[in-house]
Amino acid sequence: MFSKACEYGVKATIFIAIKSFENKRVSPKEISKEINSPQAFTAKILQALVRHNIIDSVKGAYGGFKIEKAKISTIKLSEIVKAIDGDGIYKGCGLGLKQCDQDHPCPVHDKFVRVRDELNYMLESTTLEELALNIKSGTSFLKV
Amino acid sequence: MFSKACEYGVKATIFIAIKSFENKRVSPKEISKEINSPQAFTAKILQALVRHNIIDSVKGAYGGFKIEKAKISTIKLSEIVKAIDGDGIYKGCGLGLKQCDQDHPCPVHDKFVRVRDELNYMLESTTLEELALNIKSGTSFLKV
DNA sequence: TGCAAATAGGATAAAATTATCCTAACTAAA
DNA sequence: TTTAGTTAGGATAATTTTATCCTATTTGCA
Repeated sequence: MFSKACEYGVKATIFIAIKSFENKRVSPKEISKEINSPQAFTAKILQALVRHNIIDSVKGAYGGFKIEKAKISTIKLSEIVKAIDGDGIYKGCGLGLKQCDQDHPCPVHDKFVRVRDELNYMLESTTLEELALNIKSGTSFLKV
Repeated sequence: MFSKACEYGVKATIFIAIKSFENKRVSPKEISKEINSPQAFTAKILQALVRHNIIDSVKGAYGGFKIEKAKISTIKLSEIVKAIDGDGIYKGCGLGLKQCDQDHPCPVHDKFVRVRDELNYMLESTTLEELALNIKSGTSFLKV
């Protein structure tokens, strides 16, 4: 469904959010340990998230990644996914046709609408804050 | 969502079904032309579908691929997808956790349930016959 | 029986994704 | 100002997915 990069990106962002609640910055090392991901690869994904203004980075000693507290409740899951995997999962045809719409549908076009709508709703209605709070309270988990 | 191989596999199976209605066998060449896919790669996928007993192959001169007419209405879209992509799309965790269930959920586990259920319902309730008839009647399309 | 036409399948290549390594650039603190 | 610790980013490698090529095997028909 999502790429590995996207999975890591979502989990990393959640972890950064949790630490940001406590005004702490985190390193790729800490993050990859916490979400069980390859460190250097995770660092690349963090770069992309910085470029998309989803997380902030502070270079140099005592640096690290963070998210402005006030911003955490405004970030939607969809933004993170789009930043890494693009919008193909929303817009692309289920069978890979270049052109696929009501006028020229692929065989599963109509059937697929509900799946895509459900996915879209879920990604748009879920906030980073919500995900982070559930991890913090032990309701959900980032690894194993 | 689905792999390229799976997209080709679904489209190829639909085309074979249409031709099988007319008691005609088809070659990978004909198929790949009709669904706009690479021929040799498509042939590999057809082999897999044969091994999974979804389509039949007849070797030698005047051979080709076909599906028993009576079988066409019994084949579900889910069977084709499972044969090629496996059942990860049903069962796997949305964020790639090895273990992810009600007792130990990933951050999006609950949110994801409805998406997965919708996908599952769609794949289980759609038959090959239905897809083939829509192509035949010009209601949907296999390429461009 | 021999030929032509078809699928089966192994070997290989190309492309995309995932992952690692190394150095440059930056920054707070001593 | 130097140093240590940190992110940025280019280069490269490994793996997986996608795609191609070639030959073996099979089969209907002349």
